[in-house]
Parts: sequence; C-alpha cells; structure tokens
Amino acid sequence: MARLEDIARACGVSKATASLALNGKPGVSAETRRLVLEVAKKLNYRPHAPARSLVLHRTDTLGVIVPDLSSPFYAEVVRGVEDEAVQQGFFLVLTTTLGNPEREEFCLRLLRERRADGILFVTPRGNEHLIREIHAEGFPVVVVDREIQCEDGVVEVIVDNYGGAVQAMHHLLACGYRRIGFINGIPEIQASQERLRAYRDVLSSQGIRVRRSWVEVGWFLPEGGYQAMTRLLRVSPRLDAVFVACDWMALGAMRAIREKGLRIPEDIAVVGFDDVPLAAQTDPPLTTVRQPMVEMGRMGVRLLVQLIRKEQISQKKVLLPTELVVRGTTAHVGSPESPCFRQGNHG
Amino acid sequence: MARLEDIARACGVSKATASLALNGKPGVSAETRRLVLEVAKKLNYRPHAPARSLVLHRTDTLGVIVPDLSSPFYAEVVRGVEDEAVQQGFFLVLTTTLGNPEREEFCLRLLRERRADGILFVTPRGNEHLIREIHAEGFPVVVVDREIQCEDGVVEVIVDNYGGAVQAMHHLLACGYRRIGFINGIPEIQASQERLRAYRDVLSSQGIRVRRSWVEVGWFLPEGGYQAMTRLLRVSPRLDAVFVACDWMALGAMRAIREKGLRIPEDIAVVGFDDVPLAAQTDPPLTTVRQPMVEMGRMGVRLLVQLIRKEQISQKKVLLPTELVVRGTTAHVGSPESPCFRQGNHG
DNA sequence: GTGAAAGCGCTAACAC
DNA sequence: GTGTTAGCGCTTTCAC
Repeated sequence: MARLEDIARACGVSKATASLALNGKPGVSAETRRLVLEVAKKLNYRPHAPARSLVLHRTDTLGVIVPDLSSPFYAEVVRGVEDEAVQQGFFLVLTTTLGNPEREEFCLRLLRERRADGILFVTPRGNEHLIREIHAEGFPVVVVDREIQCEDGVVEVIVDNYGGAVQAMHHLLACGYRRIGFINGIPEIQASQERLRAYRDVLSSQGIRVRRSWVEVGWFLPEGGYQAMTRLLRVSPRLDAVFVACDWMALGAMRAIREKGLRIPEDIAVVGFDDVPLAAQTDPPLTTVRQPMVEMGRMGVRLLVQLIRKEQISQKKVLLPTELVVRGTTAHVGSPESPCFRQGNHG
Repeated sequence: MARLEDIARACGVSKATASLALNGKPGVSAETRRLVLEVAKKLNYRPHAPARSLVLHRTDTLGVIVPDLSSPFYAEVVRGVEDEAVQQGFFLVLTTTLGNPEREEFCLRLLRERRADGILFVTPRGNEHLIREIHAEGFPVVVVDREIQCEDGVVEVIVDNYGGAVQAMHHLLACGYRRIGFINGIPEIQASQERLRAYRDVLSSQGIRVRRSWVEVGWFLPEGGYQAMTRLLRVSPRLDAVFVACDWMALGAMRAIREKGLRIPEDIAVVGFDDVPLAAQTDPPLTTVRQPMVEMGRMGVRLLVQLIRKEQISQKKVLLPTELVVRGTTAHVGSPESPCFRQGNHG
C-alpha cells in the first residue's frame, strides 16, 4: 500500500507538503494540491491510521461495552450507537461482556491499550470501580442505562423507568385489571428495581395489597419469562394481568399462558417493556412501554463525542422519556372484544 | 499513562530490556524481568497499541461488515464472530452497511485505513468489486453466507440453503400439505434464490404445479412478511401451508394469518428458516430450518485468522449443514391436534 | 510555498 | 544480559 512518502516522491514534493495538501491545510499552492490529490487518488492512498494516531494522540475510535447482542434491546441500542458514531466520524470497537465481570475487565483493558478516544458503557450493573478507574485516568466515559455514583462526573444517559412502569400500571388499572402479577428482570439492575418499585407503589396507592406470590424473576430472557409465568399461573391462578419487565421475556410469558390454554387478553392481560421491534409482531401485538433505544445509543455517542472534543456538555445526566404503547394484549375486562384503545405500530 | 520509557527508567534499565521482559522474550535475567513486571503492574502500564502496530505491521483487529444488527439473524452471526475473535485474541471493528452500497464502500475504506488484519464480509449481496479489490490488495478476506466469483480465492463460509429448503418442503409434503405458498426474502440474494429453487424443485418433483400467485416477496422483514402473507391470503385463499424464507418474516406472516381469523397450523401451516432464538417462542413455536448462525460467525473468524497467520487452510469453501426443527406450526392435515412429531427447543 | 528534521511509543538488530 | 540505535508512517515546527 502506498505511503505518504510514495505519493510525495511521485509528485516531486516533500512529505510535509503532501501531508498539508492531503489534509486540506493552507500553505500549499493550488497547483501542487491538485497534483497531490490526483496522485493520491490514482495510487489509492489512505493514510496509515496507527501512525496517525501515534502523532495525533487520538484514534477516532469509540470503545463500546455491551452485555450481549442476542438481546433485541441491546441490539437496538447498539444500532443507535453505530449509526451516530459513523456520522460523527468515529469507528466502533465493540466488545461484549456476556455478563462476565472478568471478561468485562479484559475488554476494558484492551480498549485502554487501543487508546480508544472514549468509552461507552451500556452495561446495567457491576464493575463500578472499573468505570471510575478508567474515568479517573482521563478517558471520557459515558454510561447508558444506569446511574453511577461518581461525584466528579461520569456522564449518564438514563430512561424514565419508574415513570414508564407507572404508566403501564395505570393503564392496566384503567382497563379494570386488579390482580396484577409482575415478572422482574435481573433484580440487581437499577432499571429493574425502578420498575418493581413503580409496580408496588401504584398497586399500593390503589389500596391493593401486593402479594409476594405475585412477583417472579425472569432474568430478562424468554425462557426465564416462560418459567416465571408458569410459576405465577400455578401459585396465583387468579391473576388477571401480568406486567413483564421486558418484551423479550414477555414472549416467553405469553407462550406459558398459551400452553395453559388461557387467552390473551381475555383471560389474562400482558404488558411488556422496551417496545423492541418484535413487540409489534406478537400475537396479539404486545402492549408495552417504549424506551427510546436507538436514541439512547445516539445520545450516548453524542455526549461522548462532546466530552472527547472538550465541548461544553449541557447536562451530565440526560433523562429520556418512556411512553406507553397500547396494542392488543390488554383490554377492558368484561368487554374482551373491544380493547380500550389501540395505537398503530411504531415502525 | 505510563509509557515503556517510564517503566524502563523506573527500573533503571533500557527500553529494549523492558520491552523484552514485558513481552516474555528470552535474553533477560529472571531478576530484571520480575522487577520490570512488578513496576509495570504498579504503574498500570499497557503498551500503546497504535505504536505497536506501526512497527509490528499488524493491528490484531478484524474488520467486520454486516448489513445491520436489528435482524436477529445477523445478531446471532455477529455473536459468533465476536466470541471467536476475542478467543483468538483479536478485536472487532464492527461496521454496518444498512444495505447502502456507498456506506459499505465508506466502511471498507476506513477499515483499510485502520489496517485491519483481515476483513470479514457478512453481506449477502452487492459490491463484489470491492471485495475483489481489497483482496487483490493483499488483505485476507472471508465471506460468510455467499459465494463470490473469484478464481484466486476469497475464502467462503456458506450454508446448505438448498438442502435445508428441500427438507422443509419434504416435511410439509409428509404432513400432507399440497398447496404450499412461498414468501421469499430479497430476490437478489443467493441464499434466497437457492431456497426458492428448492421450493420449486420439490413441488415439481411431486407433480404439483407451482403457480405464480403462490410466491411473494417479503424483504426479510416482519412487516414485509405481513404484507406478503396478506396478499397471498387474498389472491390464493386455498393455500394450506406457507414456507417463509426467514423466521423474522414468518413472524409477520403469522400475524397476517391470525388477523384473518385463521388458525396455525389447523388452517394453514408455517415453516420458517434460520431458527433464530425467537422462533422457539412464537405461538405456536415455529417449525423452521436451522442455520448454524453462531457457528457461521465462528468459522468465518477461524478461517480469517488462519489466513492472517498464513497457516494452511483446509478448504477455501466451507459448507455448513442446515437442519429441520419441527415445532408447532406444522401438523398432519386431518389430525390438527397431533402434529407429526415434535422436537424440543434448541436453546 | 516548500523542504528538512524531529518525534509520537514501540520493537528488533546489533554491539558490547 | 543489557544498552544503543534505527526506523515503522505520519504531522508539525521552523528555516529558507
């Protein structure tokens, strides 16, 4: 592959001049510049990024740490991340932790070694010390989807989990459901805790006693949702609705309900969380709380890039809204054929 | 961040010695090595990867080009890619084309500039000239999920699309279905063409005339599957089964069937393709043809790494098998309550 | 407007 | 065993 020196020689100029010309900097005659560009094009010249990084002290690379890509939720977030990163002229080095703290540490070490210009954490739990450490070292850091205790300030993008869950619960109550179960994700995760808290608060505020047996855990996986729902139906057969902490689990929960021969929403209503693309495709289409997943990714990158460019950051903590999307898995009790109201698919 | 020079100075040795010690090379006394390692650890030293790349002429980085991450199929493939890459000690620079040829070209240019050690294409169509060009330039290249005309040999990982589709069709016929529709993905894609060809061949071999109106296109998207199925039901209302070229589309097709008030599989059977994780979670669970998605990604990386290391490559074209997975969306015609046979979820 | 030279952080020949 | 030196490909003073 052609090097700067090759094209400089081919043009009969010095490397310095060629460099200036190629980078669009002033101090080169129009004629020389034209020539250099032409030759560079002909030789299919591309600057050697590592060499450039060495002198420029930047890599135009963003390190992203995400639990996994099989989950449709993270897939959407990463979609936003990728798209915004490309737009901002950054490259993505993607790493997945698979929920394994050692692997997370390993990935972070490599990202550090690569001298990523900034690091985006999309991990909902664990390894806080790593985040603080890398931040303390001077790396720009943005955390998406969780709050982190860090006085000097890692920037955060969070979502109104509590508010979204409150909307979901109010919707269920408005439809007439009273005996509402809850399938939690991973209990240790903040987002899960917020949703559970909202579930409890809303029921309590209506004078409904929340029983222990109404709450199960499904680990954010379809199989977990299936098992949690199966337990719920066995232990609390009189539930008339269930609020599931993510759509991906709701899929499994719906399967469990079906296997018991029950109808959705006539026998039992379901509300999910996230509004991943598949939520609009279930049968019936899933009523859920929309998180702006792509926007979360985008916003994370936008903030990280501001940090990298040392631009003024408007806010160190960005709260994105959630929104109830009513589809077919909830309906007025007593009039199963006419759901309260419907809304078209989002996309 | 500490540089090699810093730790060398701190140890009172030269950079060369420090380098040898850190890289586990011979020619350093045990005592010195211990000291260097200790100081490096204390200073949290990590070598500067770009500087290293500059002299080593390698980046330990794999460039991956994939259409998008929203599709559960690609998400799974990338999962395999990521996992194997980490195991092999490589980093992933991930780029998505969004089906946009210019963006693909842009991504490839950047990957080239980054001096990725090798490039993995998971794009099912387009820009063949780019692949040939980058390969001609000396970059190791592996293509997953398509065959490319290239005598000198890009390495390919392909899947038995034709065989898998034949299995699916034979299964439908064995269940007693005769009027079988087909929803294709993107017609330009090789994999699609193979599946369509199998569909036609099997029906023809049974003396069944394939009507034009039995075949629709759904672009590998749920919404496309929904619309294709809707058209199919309108134009060919007497179909008793439909073979959908991917699970993701099948989801939309199933929704369309449900909306018409038809039952699956009693009124119309459905077979998908891929066996993405959600296939086991639909209602009923989807009968489909399993592609070894994770393995495709893994194998692609394994071959690419062999190419990079200039090891002997066993085969320039690896064909991975497909496998029918019978679940709940197909059943014997006439005995809807007892599907021919079932198989547990894959995971 | 252009060229010579230094240096980014590292590895590898080669002396000693 | 260890240190000295050159050089990977680029950008950037600073002379001219």
